[in-house]
Amino acid sequence: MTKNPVLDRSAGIAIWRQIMETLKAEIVSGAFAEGRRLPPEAELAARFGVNRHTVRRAIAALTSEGILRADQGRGTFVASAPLSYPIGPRTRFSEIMSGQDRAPSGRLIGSALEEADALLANQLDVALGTMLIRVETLRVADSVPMIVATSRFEHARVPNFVADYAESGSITEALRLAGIEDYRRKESRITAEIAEARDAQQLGLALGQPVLVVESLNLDMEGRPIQYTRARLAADRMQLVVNGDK
Amino acid sequence: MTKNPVLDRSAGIAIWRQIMETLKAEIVSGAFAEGRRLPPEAELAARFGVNRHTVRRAIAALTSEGILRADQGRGTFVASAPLSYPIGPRTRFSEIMSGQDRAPSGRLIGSALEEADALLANQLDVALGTMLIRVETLRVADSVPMIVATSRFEHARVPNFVADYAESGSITEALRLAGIEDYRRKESRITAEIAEARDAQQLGLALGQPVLVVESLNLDMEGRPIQYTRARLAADRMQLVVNGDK
DNA sequence: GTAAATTTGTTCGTATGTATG
DNA sequence: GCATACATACGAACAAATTTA
Repeated sequence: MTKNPVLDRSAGIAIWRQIMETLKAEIVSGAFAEGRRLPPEAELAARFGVNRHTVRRAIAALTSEGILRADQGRGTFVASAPLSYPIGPRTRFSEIMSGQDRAPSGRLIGSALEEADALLANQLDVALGTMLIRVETLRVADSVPMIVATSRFEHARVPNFVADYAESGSITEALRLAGIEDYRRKESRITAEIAEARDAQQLGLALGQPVLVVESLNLDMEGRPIQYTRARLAADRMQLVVNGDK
Repeated sequence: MTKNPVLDRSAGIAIWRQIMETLKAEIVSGAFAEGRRLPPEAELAARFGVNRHTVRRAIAALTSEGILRADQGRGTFVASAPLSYPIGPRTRFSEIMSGQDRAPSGRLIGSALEEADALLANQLDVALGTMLIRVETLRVADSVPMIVATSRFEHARVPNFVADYAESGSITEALRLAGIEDYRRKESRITAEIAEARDAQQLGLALGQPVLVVESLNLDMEGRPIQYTRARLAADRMQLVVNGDK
């Protein structure tokens, strides 16, 4: 019989959500094929050692995500196919990292002026509250959304960035128009998170799916930070490849 | 001012936990260096738009994880260095991933013999059905579980691998005993997934949390594949860092 | 050196959400 | 649907330790 994952009652995560995640994991992993019936609520309640109300709430959440479908009197069924994991297009590491946009390809989906908070001031080496330009871009390959990226620049150094970028579609070109001839990346940091609602929508991901998060910092030729980028990659359709020969 | 990461009040995840994750991410990303003071509770409460109690609970959780330390009257400080695992040309990725275990530190949590399926046969360049040794290891840093890794070797080349590894705690040493003096990594592929139940348990992760998945292939000095590893990293407490020095 | 301002620690109470039966 | 128990979140204090003026 299935070993119940420990349900923690004071972990700050509601029990119904812990059950929801467990069921979702089992569906995605293929334990329940598409169209198959889920065990009855009473059985699930017994398995998890909780009240039937609680299981119902987990099922309701999965239903509203389109993963399950409940039919009156018949049962609850798996509506969506388990997500496949194609060995994605071999992405050039440098292109993603944010040296990106050597050639026009990114789509501008938003921009704004904002003040530097502690994190950004630290990364860009500017005073707290310095005006920054925030640029949101979406990267698509073969009409499939792949990457959502948020880049930030010191406003004073690239005052016309948004207009220049919108016209050229290239960060490199927009920086050149601001007098920054070239730049190099200092480092990239890679981690993973659950996609935020907005990113999930942009990337066409189901809620609760993970994204690779790549944070990178670019320096101008004098070694001063010029661009800080936080990119979110649809993890189910992409792999980062690090070659061993360098 | 900082734009609050959206705090979802009906997601089944307590607000204090969402704040905890946000703070942890900022610490790991290096916004707060080791030993530096965190903003006062009142300021954080204002930033997140919550009561001071709520922030305190998030801080308490991070304190109990050993990430923060609070001194009455002085402030709250970052106790542990942000965990980051550097990879790149200079630093040997293999030390982390599974070429890993230069020094004894990995714990053997399981091993088995199995036949090569299509994927493994392809990676290791052996015939379908060739006998392989599968080794499951757990890697811990400061008593915090960090990495679960599954490595596979062609059985014929390392017949006593499990015993040798169990004794030395070092993959490198176990390979040497099999006559493989040295090896190098060919490449590493990085993606992200939702942790499987067993991995989540091993890593002490809540259900539904993401893991970084790193697949790497090591070659012996003649360029033949010797080891294929699939490592799962607790994404909330680790970052891969790729340096940019060309 | 003392007083004031800061910052964490603690204790009430109240309201709402979650889970059970 | 309802009653109960517990966890979560907010608000207003006040206490204790430390830093600053």
